[in-house]
Amino acid sequence: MPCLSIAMSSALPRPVASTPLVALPSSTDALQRIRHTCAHILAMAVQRLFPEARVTIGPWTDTGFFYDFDCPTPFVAEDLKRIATEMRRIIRADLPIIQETVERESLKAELERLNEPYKLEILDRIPPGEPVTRYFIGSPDVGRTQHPEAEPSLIEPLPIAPQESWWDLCAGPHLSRTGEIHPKAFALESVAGAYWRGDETQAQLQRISGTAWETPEQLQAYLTQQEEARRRDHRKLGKALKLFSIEEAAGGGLVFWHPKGARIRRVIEDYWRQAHTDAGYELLFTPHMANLELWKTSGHFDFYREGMFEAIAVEEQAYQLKPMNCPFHVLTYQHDLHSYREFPLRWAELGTVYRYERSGTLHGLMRVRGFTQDDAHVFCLPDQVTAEILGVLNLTERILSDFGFHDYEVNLSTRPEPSVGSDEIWDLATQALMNALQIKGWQYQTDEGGGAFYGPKIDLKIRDAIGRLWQCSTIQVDFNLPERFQMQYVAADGSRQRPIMIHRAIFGSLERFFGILIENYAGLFPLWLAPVQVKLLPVGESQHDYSSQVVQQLKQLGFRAELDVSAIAWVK
RNA sequence: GCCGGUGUAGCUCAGUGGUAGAGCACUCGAUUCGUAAUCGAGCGGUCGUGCGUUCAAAUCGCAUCACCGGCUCCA
Repeated sequence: MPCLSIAMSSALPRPVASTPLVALPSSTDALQRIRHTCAHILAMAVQRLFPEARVTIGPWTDTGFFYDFDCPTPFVAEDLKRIATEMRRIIRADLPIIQETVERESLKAELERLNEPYKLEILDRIPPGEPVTRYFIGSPDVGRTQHPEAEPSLIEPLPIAPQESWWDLCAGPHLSRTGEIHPKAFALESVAGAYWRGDETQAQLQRISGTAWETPEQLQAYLTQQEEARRRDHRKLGKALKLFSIEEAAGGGLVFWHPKGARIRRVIEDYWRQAHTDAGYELLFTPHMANLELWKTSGHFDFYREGMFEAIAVEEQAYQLKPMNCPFHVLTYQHDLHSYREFPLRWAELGTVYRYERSGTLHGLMRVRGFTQDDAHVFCLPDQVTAEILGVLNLTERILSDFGFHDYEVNLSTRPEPSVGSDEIWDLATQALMNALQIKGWQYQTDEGGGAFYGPKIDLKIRDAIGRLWQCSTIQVDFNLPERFQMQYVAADGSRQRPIMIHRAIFGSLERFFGILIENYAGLFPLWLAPVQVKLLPVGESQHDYSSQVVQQLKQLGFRAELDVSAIAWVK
């Protein structure tokens, strides 16, 4: 298709972000202090307005801060406005913030008096011998002001008295006065549920989140960036551009690709197949379900059962909708006896898998229950691992850069506890991953103990047009499946040996990657991906027939062309 | 799954107990008008679903489904 190569020429203009984005400072010490202090001011404001609220934790985050409260009355959107107003009063009062190292027992008594059970729990967990500090907003001389219990709705913000004081058990650091925060450089963003200690069996708390910056300009830039992210939301664009839908009648997390979205998917898939054939892969197709025994053998049933759908009864046998493709590739491998001479075997499949995701976690194309992995497995010898991983890195780079992603963050995850396999083989695999990264010349961070139980891995996060990171590609060395399935090959000396298996995906999930593409390009796809590449607009009925002919010719040349007759209404 | 919110026309939304609305889109007609939004008419909804309260329910109650913001989870 000659026209396709024209369409893919890099000389063609690429869509750029329509809104120039202001560079925001990353998390500096000054910002951390601002945000941490904001969290305290938030908690003070909440307890002034809702004396029945109990405080828990309130850290800084990448863009701001949050504080979790245990409060019997649910906070609503209007409350956030009142709380923010109250926070500004505390800021404008320019109260001093004073650190104090305290004696454990007296603090404990005081927390008991204040009825702050969560803080007591935190205090109890501070290792003995470690100093315990608290931070006052206002003067420490008066202790913490207690506000009378009252109906929250009846409480008017009280004037901040000069002797007003509030404190929180906290390691810091903080600013030295509330007035160091610009009253127009923070904003409360949302209230949402959260669990005490992030554990769903523990008390359900209410989390108030906010954002805070050094200057109002930075806040504005951040809010503009948020606005830009909302504008690019793939759920919104997907609907507007008629790319895909999720049908309530069918169920959550199941994606319907409409004609225009399906055109893009086909371009992506065709490209992917070609790239993989070029890189020495064979393509497989495997079923969507299989006997549950297979998943017991693979270990998925034991380790990841909660992510699998319930089994389906088939004539007294239990069948399982596949949550992963790997066991199928292993079965394909085992159908024949393999020689070391065949290695490396590279088998790829666009395999659709189904995983049970809890209803509250579904999110457009980003988190679904049925999705297509661009999965592949490489079976090879120990001394081929480095070269194979390097090959995967090269292919990954080629593919991602063709989709406009040139900036990655790379993570190497090493052996966790517990895990399977000998130290020797872990060292070999980890070293192979590191060698490949070194030859490739990629900077990476090491996540000690972050690997899968069956082997170490490399993860790639791509940076999109507005600076967000998305984890897509993953390369994993696996010792578990070859062992569990007792995979073999015939070595040069005629003995039977265990092959090494590498799992890898470049897009990860085709659905999710499509969502990322929509957001990255803000719906303005480059020509080679665009669902409509050429649109003809005849201005009069007399040109209609000729225009149709031209559209037909363009289509025959491989262009995605359309006739737009809406202009014809003008001239009859 | 949990907490809070939302669900009304293809889209964006108004309508809090008394005969379902607007703008855009779409269809038809008029208008030859130079960068999205000319004028008129028309089409279009069992108000997410079910049960209940009531003389009367989009509106109140219960249940349920989906979506949104988070939590949790993510092989």
